[in-house]
Amino acid sequence: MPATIRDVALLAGVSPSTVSRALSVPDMVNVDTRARVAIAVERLHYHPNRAARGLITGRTGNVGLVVPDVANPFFASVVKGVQARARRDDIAVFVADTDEEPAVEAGLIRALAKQVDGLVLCSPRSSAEDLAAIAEETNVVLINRGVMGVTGIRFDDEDAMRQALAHLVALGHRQIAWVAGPDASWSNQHRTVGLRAAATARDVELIEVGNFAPTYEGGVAAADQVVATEATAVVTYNDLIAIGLLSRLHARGISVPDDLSVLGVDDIEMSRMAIPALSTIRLPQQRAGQIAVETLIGLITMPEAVPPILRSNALTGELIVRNSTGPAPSPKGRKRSP
Amino acid sequence: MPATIRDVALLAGVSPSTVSRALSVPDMVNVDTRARVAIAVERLHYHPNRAARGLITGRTGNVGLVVPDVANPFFASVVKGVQARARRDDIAVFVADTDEEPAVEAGLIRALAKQVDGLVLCSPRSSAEDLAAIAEETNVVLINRGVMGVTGIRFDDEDAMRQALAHLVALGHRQIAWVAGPDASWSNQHRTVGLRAAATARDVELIEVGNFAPTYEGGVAAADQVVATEATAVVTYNDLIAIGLLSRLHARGISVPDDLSVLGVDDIEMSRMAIPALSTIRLPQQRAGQIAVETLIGLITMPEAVPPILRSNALTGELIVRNSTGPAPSPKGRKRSP
DNA sequence: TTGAAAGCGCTAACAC
DNA sequence: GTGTTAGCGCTTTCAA
Repeated sequence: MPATIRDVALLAGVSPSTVSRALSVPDMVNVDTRARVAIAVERLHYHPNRAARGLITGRTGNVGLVVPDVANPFFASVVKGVQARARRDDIAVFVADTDEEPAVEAGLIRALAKQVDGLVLCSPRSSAEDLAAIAEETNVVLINRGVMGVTGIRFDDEDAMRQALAHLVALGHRQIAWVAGPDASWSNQHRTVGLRAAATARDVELIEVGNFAPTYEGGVAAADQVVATEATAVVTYNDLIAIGLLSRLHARGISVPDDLSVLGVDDIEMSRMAIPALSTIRLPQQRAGQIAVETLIGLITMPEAVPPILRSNALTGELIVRNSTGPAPSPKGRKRSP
Repeated sequence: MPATIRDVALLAGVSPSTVSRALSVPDMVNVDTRARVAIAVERLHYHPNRAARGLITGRTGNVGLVVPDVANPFFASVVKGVQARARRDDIAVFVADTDEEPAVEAGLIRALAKQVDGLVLCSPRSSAEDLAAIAEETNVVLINRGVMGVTGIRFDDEDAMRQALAHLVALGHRQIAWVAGPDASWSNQHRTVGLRAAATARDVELIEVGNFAPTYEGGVAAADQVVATEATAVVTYNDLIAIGLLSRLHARGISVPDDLSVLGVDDIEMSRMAIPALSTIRLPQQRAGQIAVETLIGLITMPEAVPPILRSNALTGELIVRNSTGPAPSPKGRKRSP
């Protein structure tokens, strides 16, 4: 049975309220009273019951994090970032995995909302209306998703695509394929738009294939369509797709990057382990999680400090060059299997 | 401001206790009273405040999960399993990532223990004493770790190694290398012992190298030592090491499985994406998480139903054959680079 | 600087 | 079947 504040008070020979003060506003209590309390706390291994405290202060000291799939390395990194930042402020985090099912999502979020001070949401699937509604009820920070009136942390997809294209163009590529991710995905839309703009600006031919699932299997499925184009390089919606692509290309005897350059987006752990190691645009996932928590803490402690409409923050990606991108083959040099 | 039980009571024209009963023990209240309450609940979007309930029942309806690193795919799967099972019982889960630092671990666990009904611990690093002490204070289920007197879910490492060896022996291998994981790791010890026993039983020469970190880098580092042995096949502590091995072997021009067969343990997501796809012993990580929660619920609801000493449950692995294991090369057929 | 008292939202006796 | 009462562990007026 854990010690209560009364146990501590008894042992220290003071009243419960003094103990409470000694712990939360030390300045307001006499130095040696404080010391006596400290000793009692120590001896009893006392930790305040957060639920009880929350009941009265209205703050739980907890935040919730909702992700579609913790086993997806992209989200795993976000979780890590959230964790790290939350721990610094002694905040505990509820994690909910929606299993990619939007139906589950709504219910889970409601349930969580009751016991946290705020929510970090990675919800590529939920509707903007649903998200806005939740943001009415509790503090919410969205990751990688823009919804009017809701605070969000996003990646600068347009810039990422600009960097991707700059790299490939510098290598001599002029015909570049784009393997699109899920049609409904917010970031897929932004990446597609960004890539088109960059392609026009640099006068390269963009060949779009897809949409494909943002998974290894999606990449495997996309490979043959990519090969069938005239492209000498391909940019994929994410690294998982790129890795699937690599696998199928290998099976078909197409050499990367000699025959075809492959460039992913995300820089998940796995990417540097691929053969060949995958060039990619690194999106700072952990950092996004950290900033999300930071923003959330701001929202919780000073709700009025930020203007309510579109407080968005874009994190820029970073080009990581590994071995899957190389110079464009000369037209006759291309030796793809027939 | 969320609705309280009093708001519901007022609207339904009953007392708060009736509302409480209508929700938790419906049978004890009149059918139409119940209906009126239900309507009020609906209209007010009422959800009971779990913290307040917990204060009086002593149950929070939450469990905690502590893992060394959520970004490690092995633990990510465990998290997923825990999540899935907990959701079925409407249990929320706190996840804490210790960042592989045992020092952080102890503090985090204490903090969590206060606000949960029980803890699932993946703590390869913490000392048995620490774990036993925590188990004194709250309900604990350990994953992949045996500690006297503490309930645990483990994988049958010995059997896994038996299966590994059977597979390789059947392919004609007689000299097999073992890349050991961290010396202090509980499962590394068990796997090593299991493998030695199996090797003796089948009369194969076991060549041990290591210890290495259970990471991609660990595998890269181990590769050259493996190559320097006479082994025609290698079993690694886990898949991550195997994938690192694959990478370095590829760089050195050593063909897998023609020159050397590689067999991992775990079957993380990444393994089927490796080139060549990795043969491995699948350990049911999600299932372990599920069973852990199930066991924890048992511990919480009927603490006396299980004998206190060594309630261990071993999950058996399953051999997954992909492309990284093949027949042993004939002695003259081996064409490793000099 | 400290203590007494009230109450956060809820449930569990105990009456009726 | 239902209402009344008390109290879970804590913080926060309000007095002293």
